[in-house]
Amino acid sequence: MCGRFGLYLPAQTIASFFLILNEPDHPPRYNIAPTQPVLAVFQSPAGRRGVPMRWGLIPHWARDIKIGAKLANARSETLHEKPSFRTAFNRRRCLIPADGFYEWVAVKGRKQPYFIRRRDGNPLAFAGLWEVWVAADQSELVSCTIVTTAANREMTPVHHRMPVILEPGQFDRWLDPDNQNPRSLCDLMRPMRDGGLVLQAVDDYVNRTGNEGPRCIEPAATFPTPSSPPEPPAQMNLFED
DNA sequence: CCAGACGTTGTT
DNA sequence: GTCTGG
DNA sequence: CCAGACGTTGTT
DNA sequence: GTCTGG
Repeated sequence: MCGRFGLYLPAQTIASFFLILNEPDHPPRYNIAPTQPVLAVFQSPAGRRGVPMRWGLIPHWARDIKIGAKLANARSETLHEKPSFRTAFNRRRCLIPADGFYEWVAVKGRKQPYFIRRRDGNPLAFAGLWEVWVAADQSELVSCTIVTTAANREMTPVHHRMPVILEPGQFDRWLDPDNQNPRSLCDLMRPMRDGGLVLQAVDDYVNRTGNEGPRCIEPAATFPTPSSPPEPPAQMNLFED
């Protein structure tokens, strides 16, 4: 899954990789958590735009904002049927740029964080959905969620789920609001190709959401990066995925 | 009909 | 808003 | 995702 | 143990 990530490359780099019209200024972030603002890219009539959105999708019918904290991720397998996601899946798809994301692996009573990046150094493009929510005072809040799928080869040692990561050649198909072909969209909901990611054990400074800065991705002193799958999960879920 | 849920993750 | 459960 | 709180009263 | 906040 994806419950924490970083985005620290400069706005110009992000704008050119995602081919967005504007160059939305964003502070370098190494420790983005659910409920915080993220940069989302969506297709406007004039072209792709990058805008800040609250991470954790708040359905338009929600009574209050709290539900968003639980909807930071959306399973790709059921997007089309879940009341919380299906309207956004039809018309409001987006990309969420990231330099890398974190996963925690429980080892001997503690949790070891890993930072996961593209091997080629490019930003990651998470598949996402977005929604507008109107609060009681009529103010509008735009929020988004990150779509998940099964783990690829590199991710399997640390977790059985991962975010859907799209390639530039797939951006248009995912973002086009007029694309309502479920087959065309579902074909994109695949684990990233094997070999495209690298993992690095990092300092547990990142655990605390209030901690920020490059120290979050500082390699851990005592834990090597797993070159091959270090150990399979103790329990395998035999019923899903 | 109305009331209540609407989600993912991990863990046991 | 829309579906499910009662 | 992890960390941290987890309560009521009255008063400003 | 479970929920909230970030």
